[in-house]
Amino acid sequence: MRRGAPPIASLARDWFARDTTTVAQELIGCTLVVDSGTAQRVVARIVEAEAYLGTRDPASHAFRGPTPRAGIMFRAPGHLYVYLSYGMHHCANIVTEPDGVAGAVLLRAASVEHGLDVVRARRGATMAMDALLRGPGNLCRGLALSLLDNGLDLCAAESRVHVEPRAATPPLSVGPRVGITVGAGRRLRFAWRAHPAVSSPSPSR
DNA sequence: CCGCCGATCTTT
DNA sequence: AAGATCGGCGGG
Repeated sequence: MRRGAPPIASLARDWFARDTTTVAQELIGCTLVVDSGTAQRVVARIVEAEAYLGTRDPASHAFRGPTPRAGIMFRAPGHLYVYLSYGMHHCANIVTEPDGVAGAVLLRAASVEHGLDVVRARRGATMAMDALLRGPGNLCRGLALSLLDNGLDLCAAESRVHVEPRAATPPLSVGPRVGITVGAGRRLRFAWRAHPAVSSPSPSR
């Protein structure tokens, strides 16, 4: 952690050990803090997320049980589940529900609050600020999250990734999840209403 | 603005 | 063979 950095008021494990849909909604507006080695810290506001409901959700990686890849979704809440998408992009989830019950929230977009220079170095110096962490693959690239971070405990003090609670409840929009064929129809995508960093298509209500 | 397509590799 | 993606390209 960076010297002189403010203390982290991380969300407790019990906060994540709840209904996945609830956690997904309440993560909107929360703050993601990612430390990367040489005194580099990025702080970003979560503006879009999706709920994946484990064994009762055919779109979830946990639908077929605790496979090697998705097994972490069955274990302790408050951990990071990172996987490789389409062979080239990383996607980051936060594990939810009590230990033994599968669930996770996919982080789909965030808005940079601090560390803009660091994120631009990873994503491109000329990229529009609102696009830097827009989309799950772009979010991981901008925050330097990779398979190396799979299994990180967000509730542990020594972790390089933390989530801090939101100060106020932002206006929400809801819509169907993006990029899936099975299990579509369910409205498990949540976003900060009209926030410019939310990915397209824009969720409706 | 929209739709299509290829890249690239893990999982099924 | 499909997939919790992305950026580029061509057409309207």
